[in-house]
Amino acid sequence: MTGPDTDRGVAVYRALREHIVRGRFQPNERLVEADLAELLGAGRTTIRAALVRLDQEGLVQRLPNRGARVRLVSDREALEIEQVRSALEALLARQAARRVTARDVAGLRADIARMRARVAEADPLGYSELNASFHQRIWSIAGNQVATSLLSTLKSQSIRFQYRTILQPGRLQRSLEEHEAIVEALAARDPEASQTAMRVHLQHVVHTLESAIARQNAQSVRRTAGR
Amino acid sequence: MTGPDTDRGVAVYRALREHIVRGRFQPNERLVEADLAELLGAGRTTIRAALVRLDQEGLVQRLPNRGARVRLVSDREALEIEQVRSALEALLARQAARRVTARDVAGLRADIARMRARVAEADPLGYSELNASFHQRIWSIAGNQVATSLLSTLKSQSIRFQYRTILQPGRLQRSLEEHEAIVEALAARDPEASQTAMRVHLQHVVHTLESAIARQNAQSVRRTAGR
DNA sequence: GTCGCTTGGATTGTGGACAATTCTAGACAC
DNA sequence: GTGTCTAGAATTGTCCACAATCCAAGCGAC
Repeated sequence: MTGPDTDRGVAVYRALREHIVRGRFQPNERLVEADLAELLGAGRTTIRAALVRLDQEGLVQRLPNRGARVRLVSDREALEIEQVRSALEALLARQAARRVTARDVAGLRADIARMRARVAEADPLGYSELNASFHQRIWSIAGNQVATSLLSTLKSQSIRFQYRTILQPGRLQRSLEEHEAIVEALAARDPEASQTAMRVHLQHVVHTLESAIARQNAQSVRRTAGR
Repeated sequence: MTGPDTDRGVAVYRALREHIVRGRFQPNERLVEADLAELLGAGRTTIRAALVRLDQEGLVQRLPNRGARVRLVSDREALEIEQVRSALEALLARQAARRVTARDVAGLRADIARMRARVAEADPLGYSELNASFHQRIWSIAGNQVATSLLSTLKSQSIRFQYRTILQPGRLQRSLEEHEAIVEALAARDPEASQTAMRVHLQHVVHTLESAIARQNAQSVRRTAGR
């Protein structure tokens, strides 16, 4: 579904996307077309096409005659994204249960084993990467391209918020257990149980994010009031 | 989330979008930039920006150096879209139940009354329009902008398939009853019941679409074999 | 000091020109 | 007839120039 552009066009688009997702541009930073053109060695037309695409994708905000900025996703929007993600991944877990093969289950169990090692070494970043690939494996088992494509753009939008959940104390261990439950339900080829397990897992993520945001807001209020 | 363009830019985008959604261009029809430019009285640059956007939106397919076509959504993809829609609308029904006001309920009941009139007059097209506004009313009650925006682009992609469900005999009456159940659950401010009622409703839509597609395929096979 | 106006600079929006690529049709060999 | 090759046309990709718009600083009135 990610429609291609021309050779240079797609390269510019990818480069810009990478810069934004990896946080090389600050959120809310202005993206001046001429500057980007020089930075990436392309004409403004090419840059502009990439910006239009990123705008539609939700990574960039474009206002008429006022240019583009890196889009800052609000706390509230991050929550909405996580809720949507929960609904879609629950659907995919259900569909995956009907199509999962023995080889798939083996792959998922291998992921779990590697994640367990990361938990043991208290390595949240490593865990986070494995977590992403675990979920994506389920997406590909389900074989629902529409849902998968939506999820992957949502993910790129909310990537900045992932640390707020993973870094919560005790969350890693709990998360691992939830993942194990998902794998068992899938291995049993039980759609209902798989969907439930996934929903439970992501509902916890939503709640963790909710309280992390609430705590952060309380802190910033205290800070401002302290003056 | 629908990022704006410049004045003429956004006008061209809307015009093109309208043409596609309303079926004024055939599916899979080639969209030659120069022709569109003349048709809409704009330069190729403007047309091209609109095409990039429509590509990202899934209404148009662009291949490098080979131009753009109206995207033909396959039967399989239409099903995937409906499944995703079901999951998202169930989520929204749940969230709407927590925020619904007395005024909202009155509006929903008014919609139902109008739909009942359309059913009585056997007017599927009028019913279909009211159906759309009914669902959108629920979206706005839920207040989840991320989900709403995804749903509205999905809807524009699958608009061609709506008649395959609504025109099935007996479907109209059944659909009306399902809508009534949704309203009652919302009026009771019961999130679980609302979610379930919505899921049941859309699951029926999915199944109706499934069998309509299956029937059509069987027919076309018969046709081809008959030669 | 604040408000409103004007003006110049910076930036975006659009059209057109040219290069690069793909597609089409005809010629030719077999 | 089939397949391959090669112009030439058609179409897309990119850069550039100019117009339109926005923004900030300076200026004056009160």
